Amino acid sequence: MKGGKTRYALLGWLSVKPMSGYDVKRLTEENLSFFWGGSFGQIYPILHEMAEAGLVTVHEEKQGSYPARKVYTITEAGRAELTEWLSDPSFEESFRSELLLKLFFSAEVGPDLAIEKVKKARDESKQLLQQYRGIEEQLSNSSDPGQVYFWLTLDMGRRVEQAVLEWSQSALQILEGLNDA
Amino acid sequence: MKGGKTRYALLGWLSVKPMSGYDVKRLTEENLSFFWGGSFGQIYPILHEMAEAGLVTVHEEKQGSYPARKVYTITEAGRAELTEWLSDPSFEESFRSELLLKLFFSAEVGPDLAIEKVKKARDESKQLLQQYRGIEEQLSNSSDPGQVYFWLTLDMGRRVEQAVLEWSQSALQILEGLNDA
DNA sequence: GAATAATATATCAGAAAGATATATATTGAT
DNA sequence: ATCAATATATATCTTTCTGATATATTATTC
Repeated sequence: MKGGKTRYALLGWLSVKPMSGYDVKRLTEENLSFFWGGSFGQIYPILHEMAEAGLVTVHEEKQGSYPARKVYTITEAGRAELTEWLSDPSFEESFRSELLLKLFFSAEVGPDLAIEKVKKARDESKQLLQQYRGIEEQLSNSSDPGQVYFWLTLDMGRRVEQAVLEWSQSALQILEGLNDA
Repeated sequence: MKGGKTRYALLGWLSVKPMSGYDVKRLTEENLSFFWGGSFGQIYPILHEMAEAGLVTVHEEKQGSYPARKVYTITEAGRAELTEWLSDPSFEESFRSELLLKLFFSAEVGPDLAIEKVKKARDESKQLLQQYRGIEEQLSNSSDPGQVYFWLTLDMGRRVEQAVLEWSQSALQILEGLNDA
C-alpha cells in the first residue's frame, strides 16, 4: 500500500468529484498548503497504484492537442478506505522550523544575526495574516454551509500565525535588550 | 554535501562541545524536539561524511566493553560552515497536520468524528502546555544568561500551543452547534 | 533470575520534497 | 507581430527524513 498519508488527501479530493492528478495538485496548493503538501512525484505514482488496487478508475479525456487528461474516479472500495481513515481518531502533527534552529545556536554569534531573522519572521507573519483575512472575507460572503470545515482549518492558520507574530514582537524586545545591556 | 539542514544541527551541537552521534540524538530530543528531528539514519551518515570533508575529527573512546564511543570534534572549517549558515537570514518553516487534513474532508461524514478528534487535540495541547510550564520553571531557577535562546524557542512552543488550545475550544463549540441545528 | 531500559553503533525501506524533463496553448508585453 | 512568460498536463529522479530493525553490552528494576 503506497503513499502514506498523502494517499488519503488524494482519496479525499476524489470523493468530492472526479479529477486529474494536475487538479489535485492545484486544489491542494490552493486549499491545504498551510498544513499539507503533495508533489507530482508523490501524486502520480500513488494514483497509478490506487488504480491498480481498484480504489479509483481512470479514463482519458482528449482535448485538442494538450496532453490527454487522465481523470480519476473514486470507487466504492476507495470510499471505504477514506471512511476508515476518517473514522480513526488518531493523527500525527509535525512542525519544523529552521528559524528556531538558527536561533537556538545563535548564542555563539551574538544577538544581531538573531534580530535580523526575527524581524524577517515578523514581516512574513504580518503578510500571511493579511492573506488569511482576505480569504476569510471571501468565505464569509459565500455563505455556503458546507464550508465550515474549510473555515476551521483557516481559523487554525490565522490563530497560529497571530501567535507567531506576537512571539516575534516579544522576542525582538528581548534580543534588543541584550544589545543594550 | 550531504545532510540538508540537519547537517547544521549537528555542527551546532558540536560547536558547544565534542560529542558522539548518540549524544547529539539525545540532546536534540531533549531540547529541539518541538521544532526539529534527527534520526540515527541521518546522524551517523552525516557525521561520516563531515569527517571525510574535514569539518569534524573523530577519536574513539574505549570504555569497558560498551561499543566504543566515537567522539566528534568540530574543526575550524566546520565552525566556518556553521557561521556561514547562521549568517544567512533565510529560513524555511514547515507545518504538517493530519488533524486538519482529516477535518477538511469531514464534510462527507458529519461532525461527530470531527468532534472526537478536536477533543483529542484539546487534551493533548493541555498536556503539552503543562510540560512547557515545567521546563520553563526549571529554567527560571537556573538564571544562566546563555539560556535566553533556549527560552525563546520554548516561548514560541508555548504560544503556538496556547493558540492551538484556544482554537480547539472554539472549534468544538462550532461543531457541537452543527449537531443541534 | 528474568525482563527491561540504557549505552552505542549502523543500515534499510518507505515517505515526502524539490528539481528536472517533455510537449502544447494561451496570455501579456514590447 | 513576435517573444517571453505562464498555464495545462504528464512523468521521473535525486535527496532528505522518518521509523523500524539489527547487534552487542551493561545497568536497573521486578
